[in-house]
Amino acid sequence: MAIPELPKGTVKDELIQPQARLTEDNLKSLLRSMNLKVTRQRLSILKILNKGPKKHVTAKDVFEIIQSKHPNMGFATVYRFLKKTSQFGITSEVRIGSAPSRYELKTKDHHHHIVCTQCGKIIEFQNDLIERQIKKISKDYQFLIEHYIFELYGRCSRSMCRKSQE
Amino acid sequence: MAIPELPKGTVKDELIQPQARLTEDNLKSLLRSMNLKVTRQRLSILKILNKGPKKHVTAKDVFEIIQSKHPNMGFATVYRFLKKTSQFGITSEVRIGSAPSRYELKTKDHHHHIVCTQCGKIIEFQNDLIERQIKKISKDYQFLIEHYIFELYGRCSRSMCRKSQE
DNA sequence: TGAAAAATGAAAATGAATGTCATTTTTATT
DNA sequence: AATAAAAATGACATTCATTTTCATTTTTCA
Repeated sequence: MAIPELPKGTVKDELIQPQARLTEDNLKSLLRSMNLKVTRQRLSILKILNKGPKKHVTAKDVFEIIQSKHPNMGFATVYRFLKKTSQFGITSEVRIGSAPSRYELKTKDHHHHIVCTQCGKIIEFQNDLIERQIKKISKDYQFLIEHYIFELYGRCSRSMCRKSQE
Repeated sequence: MAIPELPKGTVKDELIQPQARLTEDNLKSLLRSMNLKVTRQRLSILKILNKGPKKHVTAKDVFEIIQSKHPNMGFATVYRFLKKTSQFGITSEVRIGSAPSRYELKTKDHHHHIVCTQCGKIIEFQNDLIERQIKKISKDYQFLIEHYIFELYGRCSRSMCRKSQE
């Protein structure tokens, strides 16, 4: 199996807030902790992630929201930066079917996603048991776990999503 | 969001083998159970999924392997058919990062990976508790789980992998 | 303030995946 | 086996998210 691309660094824990309501200063600290320069563009993107209209946004979403404020921001900037945030672990990237990647700020309460492969609906959930199990696995295999992915894919209960299923 | 077109049926459970070592007749039955015609091309693709060199293959992988035998197979055929297999549930489609979709024949044993971010070592493990928890989540949220990703990333116990830990 | 490094915007390039359609193959039925 | 209808294929075009390139601008810090 090919080794998936790994994040180049990680972010200090205290910068990841439970409620994703960060101040401008918090956002700047976040950028500095990633060794990235503080720019208007990056702050705008972080603000949208932090308290934008949707929780899971695509690069296009972000780009369109920003158009009003910064009409000449390039979309490559959005793509570039969103990718960086996920490499540094401050966002999670969620991919559904062949739809574009969606990003969300990571919060301290670690949650996971169930994604409906038919209609794209996303449900977030938490599960302490799994959290505890990961601690155990970490001990058993002597791994210092830095991050993990736990995503479930399936069909939600809507009947249109269950068609063709006997 | 556009709803993907749904497959007309699903595949009988007994055709999904624990060891993914199916005979040519098994493969033909698989195709018939999907209401698809038996063609040279599809059999070739299934054979690669069944006992090809890699467990998780991309459409491109399949296409390249087949080149030697069927130099003028079109790659659209590969894409079309792989997508069908995952719609019918005989393969799982796995997407990691921004890499192309990978397909693997579904088997009955499910395992996970722990990846060392320093040396790349991969450990496979199974965990019944997590398996059971997934069943519970499936019930709680009324999702028919088709597949899931559970991957842990961290540092393995080797001292060289623990260095440079701030 | 100024120089070096980093980031940006614009546009082109890439690449996976899908759509189209004329031709070929499969399969059910004589 | 021959045949006709339906399905599948191959070649090619197209789409569209994402990445790359590169000249210009911005940030940072001495």
